[in-house]
Amino acid sequence: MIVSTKGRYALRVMVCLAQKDPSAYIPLKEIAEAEHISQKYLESIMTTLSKADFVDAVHGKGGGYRLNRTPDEYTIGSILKLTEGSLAVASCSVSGPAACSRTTCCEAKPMWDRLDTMIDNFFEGITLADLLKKE
Amino acid sequence: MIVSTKGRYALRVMVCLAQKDPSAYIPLKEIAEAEHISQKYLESIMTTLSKADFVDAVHGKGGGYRLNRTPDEYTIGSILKLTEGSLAVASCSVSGPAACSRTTCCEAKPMWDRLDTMIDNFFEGITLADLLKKE
DNA sequence: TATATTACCTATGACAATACTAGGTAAATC
DNA sequence: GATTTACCTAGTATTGTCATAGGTAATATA
Repeated sequence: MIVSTKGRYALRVMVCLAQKDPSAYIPLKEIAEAEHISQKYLESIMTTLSKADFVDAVHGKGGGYRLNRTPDEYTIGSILKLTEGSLAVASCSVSGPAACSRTTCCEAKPMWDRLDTMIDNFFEGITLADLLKKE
Repeated sequence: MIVSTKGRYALRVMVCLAQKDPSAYIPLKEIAEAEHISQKYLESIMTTLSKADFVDAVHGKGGGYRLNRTPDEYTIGSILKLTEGSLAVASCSVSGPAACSRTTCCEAKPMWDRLDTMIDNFFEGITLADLLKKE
């Protein structure tokens, strides 16, 4: 499973906001209820989105969240990478301490790299606006 | 991370066996040492491969494992599906008890399905023989 | 100013999956 | 019958996911 609930919830929230009046602030409570997502859990996701400046957040009564840009300016890839951290299919592709020690001699490495590129292109080629247009 | 060590180890073992004399039986110990994989952990993987008739297994002295078919007759997809169970990217695509309850109304569902198909085609389009040819 | 409403912050816990480890049994060869 | 191998069952440490709990800070309205 490459994409956990965190990423999928984030996606759903963004879709939800994209369907609302772009100037209105929607409180977290309303989003959570509409999407049947735990309110507390959603908080942490919204904070991530807010800190990365994917949404505007306003405190207090009448506050909430709203999109920053038009739906076609958000790629699915950008949302998932933000919330998931990485979309690498196998740890073979990851760099850093978790990196595989056999990258240089591994016969499968080029395959993993090709797949990662393919998936990245896939997600970067779809925007929030595309999801709304579907069906 | 869609592919765990189990699947990647299985792949490496199959590549390893594909490079050997196809008629020779290679003991688990030798494979584990060559691939730097825990012998005991590899046991469970080899049992999976053996039960699914991906490899021949012979007990006793002179025994071990060997491939059943030529390397071009194993797709990477078949090996990974066997050891990983599923290659679904998001649980949205999974059926059964873990299935998402919102599949019918979810705006992202068609996207997940397209990606799953793309990844399946990718892995089914590559064989062990292809990996050996590389570089 | 007081109160309600909202976002934000830190910490903790339940659960499941992964990645092993341990110790035995069955089959084959010499 | 001893050795070498695969096979079987069970347990365990670690990690990550998916939350929950309880408080603080900011904003609006009365």
